[in-house]
Amino acid sequence: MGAAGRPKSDKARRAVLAAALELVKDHGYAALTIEGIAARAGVAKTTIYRSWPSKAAVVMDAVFVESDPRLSFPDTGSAREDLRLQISRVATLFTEPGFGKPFVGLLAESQHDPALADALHQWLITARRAGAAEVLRRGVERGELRADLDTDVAIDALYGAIYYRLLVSHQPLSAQYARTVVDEVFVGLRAREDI
Amino acid sequence: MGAAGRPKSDKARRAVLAAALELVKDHGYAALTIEGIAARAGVAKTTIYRSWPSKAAVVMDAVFVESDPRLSFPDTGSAREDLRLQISRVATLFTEPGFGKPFVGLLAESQHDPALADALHQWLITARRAGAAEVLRRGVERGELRADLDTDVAIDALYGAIYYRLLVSHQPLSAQYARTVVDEVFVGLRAREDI
Amino acid sequence: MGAAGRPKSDKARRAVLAAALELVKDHGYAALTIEGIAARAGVAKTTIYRSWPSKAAVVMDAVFVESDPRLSFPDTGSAREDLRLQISRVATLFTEPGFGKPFVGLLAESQHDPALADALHQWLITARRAGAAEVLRRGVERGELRADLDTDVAIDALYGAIYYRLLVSHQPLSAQYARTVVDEVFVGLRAREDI
Amino acid sequence: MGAAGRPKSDKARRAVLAAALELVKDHGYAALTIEGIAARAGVAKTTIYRSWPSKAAVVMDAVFVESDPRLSFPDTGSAREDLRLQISRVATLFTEPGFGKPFVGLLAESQHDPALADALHQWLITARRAGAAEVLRRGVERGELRADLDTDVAIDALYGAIYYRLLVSHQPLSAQYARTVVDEVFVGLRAREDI
DNA sequence: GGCTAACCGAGACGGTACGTCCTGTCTTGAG
DNA sequence: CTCAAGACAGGACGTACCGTCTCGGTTAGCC
Repeated sequence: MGAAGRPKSDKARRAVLAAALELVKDHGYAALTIEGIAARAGVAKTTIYRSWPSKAAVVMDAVFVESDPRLSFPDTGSAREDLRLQISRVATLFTEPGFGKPFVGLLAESQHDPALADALHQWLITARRAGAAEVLRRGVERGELRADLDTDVAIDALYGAIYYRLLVSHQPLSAQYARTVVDEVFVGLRAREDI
Repeated sequence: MGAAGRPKSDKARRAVLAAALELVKDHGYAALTIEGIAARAGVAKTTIYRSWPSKAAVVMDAVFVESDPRLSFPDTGSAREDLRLQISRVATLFTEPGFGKPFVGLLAESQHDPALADALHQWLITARRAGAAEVLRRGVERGELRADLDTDVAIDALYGAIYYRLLVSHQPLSAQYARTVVDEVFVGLRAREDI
Repeated sequence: MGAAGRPKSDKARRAVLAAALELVKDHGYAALTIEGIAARAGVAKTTIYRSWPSKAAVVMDAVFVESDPRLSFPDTGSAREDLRLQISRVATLFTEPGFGKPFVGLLAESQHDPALADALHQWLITARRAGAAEVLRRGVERGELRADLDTDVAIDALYGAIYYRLLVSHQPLSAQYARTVVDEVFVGLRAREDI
Repeated sequence: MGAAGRPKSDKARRAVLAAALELVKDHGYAALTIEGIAARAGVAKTTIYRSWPSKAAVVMDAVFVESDPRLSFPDTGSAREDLRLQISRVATLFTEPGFGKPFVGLLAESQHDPALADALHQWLITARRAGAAEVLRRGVERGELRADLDTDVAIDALYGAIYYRLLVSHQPLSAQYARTVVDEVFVGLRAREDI
């Protein structure tokens, strides 16, 4: 019964992903087209459409191959240090043109593409956020963090600051900035505990 | 010398802005086209190109007419309360479809359009951020906030949390959520001052 | 020397020809595609390409199986009657959708495909025309037809009328019409022999 | 109310028709594509689609500009002579590559395109055939042709012979051949009036 | 009865053209 | 001098087939 058929060519797949990344790096996400990727990769348009439903899917595939391992959470015994380390690495990753440019493009496109938004959510939230929540939970357990801490909101504030710079204020990101964010949010704004 | 000429029709201008807003509300920012706006407004494409350089400019023009007054900063004597009030209003504004949808579309497009990014920056940062900084400055002066507070980073964290929900995690926004963000960031994460 | 291998499957062959004929009948020759035939026949495209060089070859193969015996020339002793009979059968055959539709399609395609044109020519001219010429020759011998008759031109006129209706004027064909053509051409146009 | 709009460019129109004719002459009707015409004419595809519904319509437009005057019927006082003259001119026209090749392509395509078939019919039948019928009518009136002549069938036979050579047997056409057809059909096949 | 080559289905591949949509520019005529 | 109308060159879209190319799986026919 079952179907055999010629297996998908890994050469073609790699050529497409490489071409997509190069084109984003060189001309920006907005200028990316399926036709352009096909031409650059020396591949037929149909080959792309057979494997990916949109240019966003191609870029996601290309971008999220290598980034995974770099974003895991450490366990140093200090929640503040764990956050400093991981968020620094996130900020650094975002400044690398090979990642930052396509990633911002994907975030932009995901605003009108629910499927893409879901895929990014899966990758960003389900995977990363669970790690962050775990770090905070350990901190609370150790008595390092407030017992009544609202974990979700804390994560929003910490990562929100990074994404705010990336997407809204477009100010430069750096590992140093990431560390400052962690420290400021860690300590809070108020002058004395009784306020 | 010669004749007076016909002045730009304000009727046409208003028709364009109204059509643009309706189309964004009905079909989303991504589906917006200059041709569509022109057709809906009963106006020639030329008329739009004569007054705005891009569809983003039309939408900005349409969206930022009314929002100004709603986002000013109060001065209640408490920085925490001032922030709660203003950030709540921001969160509420973002949930209104007549503002939130086009605004998110503009933020998305601004990722590839530096001119639009500048225009949004002008509006979002220069104007709003100065108000937030003033609130924090007053809080420090009053001894309500830490003297060594990094104002910029604090603002990134507070507003970042809101934008993070809007653009990245796509979780629902509300005035209540905004207030929680202010309170959590105000107090900080740590359990005791000596950490 | 070497091994035997598996012979071509006659089941596949018949499935292809049947599928092609059905598709032409149902959707017309123009809508016929190799992919469509393969799908309908439950056969791989490769199987078709292995046996036929083009969709025209498939259709020719399918159409010219059964038509042969119906188009032979009788020998009644009267050239006029022989022609009436055979041309009537031709006209009738052309009106049958199972033959007429694919045949017209082949004639159309043969206008740009010399190989197909040759194949059709082989079938139509070499085979049929020889029979018609023989009928006319017998008629001349018997003194029934003019001794100085231009056989080729006579055949062109007789069959031309049929093909003209089929391909150019698209008026309906019938056995009755065929008989009228034979009679009119037989007698000629002129009122009296001395013109 | 009324629309003004930019008028269609006659330059573009002429460029398209000229390009189409050249391409048919050089590479044949089958190889003709809208994209090819657009490229050759230095025109956008949309410009072609705006004015013509298909490549056939372009070719018809291109081919039928000049042919009209050449195909009118003379009135010499002799039906045989009138037919000889006009059918000779038809045969000659068909041999000119600038007309014959595109015309055969159109006839081929009209077999699957009813709209095109109608348009050709309009041009070929309604216009030309009326002229032929008139010639025959005059011949009958003068006593030159049989009173009981079936005009339609006679026309089918005369022109059918020409089209048969053009489309089916692909034998060469010439003015001489056309004249022979007229003469043979005029006299008929039979040896003596009493058959 | 086991080998083995040819044939089969499936379907991915590099291509070409399709007809559509939208872009931003231009050219009219009416007001 | 501005407007609605709409034609223009251009570029990308996603689709349909083309004819070629691997793939396993399946049959014959010969040892």
